[in-house]
Amino acid sequence: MAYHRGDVVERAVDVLDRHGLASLTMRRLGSELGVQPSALYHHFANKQTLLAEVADEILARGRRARVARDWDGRVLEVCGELRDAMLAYRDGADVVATVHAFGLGAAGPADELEEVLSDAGFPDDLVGVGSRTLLHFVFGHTAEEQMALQAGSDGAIDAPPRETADFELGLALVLDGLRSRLAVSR
Amino acid sequence: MAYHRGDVVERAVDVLDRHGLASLTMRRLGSELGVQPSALYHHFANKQTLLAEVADEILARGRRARVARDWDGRVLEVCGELRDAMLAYRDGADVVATVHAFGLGAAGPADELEEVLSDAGFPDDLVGVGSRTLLHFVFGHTAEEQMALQAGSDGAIDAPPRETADFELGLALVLDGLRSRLAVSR
DNA sequence: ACCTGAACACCGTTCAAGT
DNA sequence: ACCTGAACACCGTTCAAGT
Repeated sequence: MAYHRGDVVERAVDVLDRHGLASLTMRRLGSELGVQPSALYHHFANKQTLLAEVADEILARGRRARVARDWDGRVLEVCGELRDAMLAYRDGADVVATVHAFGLGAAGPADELEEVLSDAGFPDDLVGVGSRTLLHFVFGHTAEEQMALQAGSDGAIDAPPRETADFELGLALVLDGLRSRLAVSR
Repeated sequence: MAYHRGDVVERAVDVLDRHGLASLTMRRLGSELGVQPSALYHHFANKQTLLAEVADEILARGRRARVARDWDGRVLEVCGELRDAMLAYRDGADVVATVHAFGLGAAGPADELEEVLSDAGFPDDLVGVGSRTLLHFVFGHTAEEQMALQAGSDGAIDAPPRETADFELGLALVLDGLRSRLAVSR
């Protein structure tokens, strides 16, 4: 056998997508790799650390090029990429949001949003509040969306347009608020 | 002995506040009541149902009078009450947000926000998106805030003003977005 | 370096049986 | 109606020992 960290993370993403977060246990992952559960602790200090790398792997696989040049277009790109990346794997929103909440990883989107708002000329306090408000919306909306998607797994296969319109409207709401603050602050 | 549903929920809130969500197990709650864990299943179908009532109890205890007459003042009151109610118990945000996400209870704030926005004259789609966006913010912000609060449980005892200012600013952002949409829609 | 085997200290839930 | 006792099918994690 002789697995490396990366092999284990890849298999964990696979188990997550096929069987869901509740089934992604150290014992299950071990048996899926043909290995004792205790062997996983040679690669990872604990389950949290493993999950953090699973979240980062999901985000890395969803990465795409930036094309927008204005700050609000950039925000839309970052948030849209984040949503799509999480929706691409079963329970993806749950995993990424939880890992981010515990501060163990999944920090890419937060950092990028702060950078975009900072470059746009927002004062420091609005950069923080703005990026966190955007993230709370994306995590909350996407988790709810994915829950509904997985509950009624009949009919529709891919992205339901109703939810996408909702996502863009909610995002536009926060962006409106940010825009009006930017106008005032200069 | 001879406990009723209400007694069990009260004790569960107590255990939650004193030892945290991770320690609120059926076995622990049973032993706290001087009863076998299996006895709890005479009062509740499962742990989820119990947790849903714990969330509702936390919200009920935080309820307070409404005084604002304009819709945005009302939104501020509902969101502020929700935040304070969750912050009043250890891991309160986690419990309430999770129960709400699973659709098992904690529906009060969502219903009230929809009512407020509807009465304010928002079109139906904006009522839905608006109330969900507000809720995602309040849940996300408060969970993050409570996490930080419990991590560094040195020094400050009650409500840190920095986080409250952040909360109000983030809320104001979404409210700005809603206001500009209301102006357009009539 | 990577893994086994066995153990420790737990979970939620079910169910026949008791009072 | 309310509870006991015992069991079932699990968890994450540790640690000495093997190769």
